[in-house]
Amino acid sequence: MTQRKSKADRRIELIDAARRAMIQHGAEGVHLNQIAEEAGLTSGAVLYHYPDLRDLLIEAHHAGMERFYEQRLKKINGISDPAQKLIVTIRSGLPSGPDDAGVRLLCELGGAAGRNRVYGTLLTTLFDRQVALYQTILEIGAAQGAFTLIQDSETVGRNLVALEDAYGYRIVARHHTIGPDEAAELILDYARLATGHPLKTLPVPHRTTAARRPATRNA
Amino acid sequence: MTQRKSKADRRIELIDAARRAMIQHGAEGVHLNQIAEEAGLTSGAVLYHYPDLRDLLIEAHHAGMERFYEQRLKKINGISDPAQKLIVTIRSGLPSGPDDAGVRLLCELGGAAGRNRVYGTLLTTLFDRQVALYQTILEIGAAQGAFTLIQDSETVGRNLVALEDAYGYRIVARHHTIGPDEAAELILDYARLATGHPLKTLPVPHRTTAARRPATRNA
DNA sequence: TACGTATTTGAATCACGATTCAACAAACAT
DNA sequence: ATGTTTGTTGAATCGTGATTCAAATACGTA
Repeated sequence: MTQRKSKADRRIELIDAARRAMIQHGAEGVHLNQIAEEAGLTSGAVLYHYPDLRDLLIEAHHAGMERFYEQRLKKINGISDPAQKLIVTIRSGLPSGPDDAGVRLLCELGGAAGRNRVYGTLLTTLFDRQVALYQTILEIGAAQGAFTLIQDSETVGRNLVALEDAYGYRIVARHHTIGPDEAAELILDYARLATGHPLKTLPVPHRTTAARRPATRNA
Repeated sequence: MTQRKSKADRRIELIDAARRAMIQHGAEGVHLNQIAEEAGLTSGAVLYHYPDLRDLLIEAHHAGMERFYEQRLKKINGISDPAQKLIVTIRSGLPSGPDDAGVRLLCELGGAAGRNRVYGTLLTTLFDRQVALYQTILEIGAAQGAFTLIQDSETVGRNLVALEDAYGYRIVARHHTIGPDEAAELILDYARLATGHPLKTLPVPHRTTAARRPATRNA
């Protein structure tokens, strides 16, 4: 038998298993057995903890969003220069590629949000939190004189989050010419207009063929 | 028995029935019987025309996109003033409200596009077509001297379509404070920066309380 | 009108996932 | 050690939707 776990531990595990299963099979198309398998349990055990599957799915989505948001915060905290902070924040809102799990899950929800109030509220709340995050960055940057806001921070924040969202969908759908780099540049182009700041991205350490791996790795 | 129809007619009807059924029950959660019922037929008849349901669903999505795009073209053709054309185009890309069927269907697809290549390609193609549409409007406006493009038309076009998409999702998810009007204004705020044109919206015929309905309705 | 074909029905069957639950096993308490 | 609680299994059952297909029906046509 699979190792026994305390109720609390198991629930956390199940939430994560549900998250993974939904990314593979869709937020609505996911089956109980797929979640059970992902958790290394049988369907009966899952039902023991979550008699109503919908509760588990909602908690999984909620957890996915928290994780997504927390990761963004982690990537940007510690950066004090407003321009750099804005650049990194924009970058952190985009999927790393078509298979980025976090964003994939959010995209799954978009359609369901039109039919399911709970999902709609979840997404709406996340959107607003992200807008608030951008507003803070913009306002601080303006206060420090780095940014010259032509429009109010709410407008700019909303548009920045909207652009992130939309390009996230494009990347996940494997657009031929819009990948993470191109999307970031497109969003930055807007941010430049809105802030009056050139927002130069740090010179990305350019991997030459010779330097693809440090030659002195074991030296 | 339901009236017999020619193969071609029935297929068109089925595509439309599938479209309606998907809007109600989700692009992936829709059932054969729901499509049959929507078409006023039995499941057997549906299978007679589409032995593989997936083909029908793909055709329905395709038809939904064509319809969406055609409706936009129809709304904007005949407008010669570039600024007005841009304003109307932006407006036409947004859902009329949370229950707008056309946009709802597109939103349904967003998540599936990450797992299904065909859906991904459909959405990507639609995106690119819309970008091209905006580019044409922008370029003509610039050539006529109405717009002063600060960035290239591809960048602006992509960002405009991206904003439309994202706010479409927000509206469909019933965001408390972002409805069609607010979304249009947010996108226009970007368009103003990008085109250097004030893009004043036509004074909307303001319905006063007294004039909510013509007093002389039956006169 | 009668024949042949295309379309649709409706019932039977199949397939699969959800749900239930008695039995079992692991952790815990005494 | 023993008993109790808790978590898990696995098989049985239920329900639902997809699929099949023979029969029925509408339509075109000769």
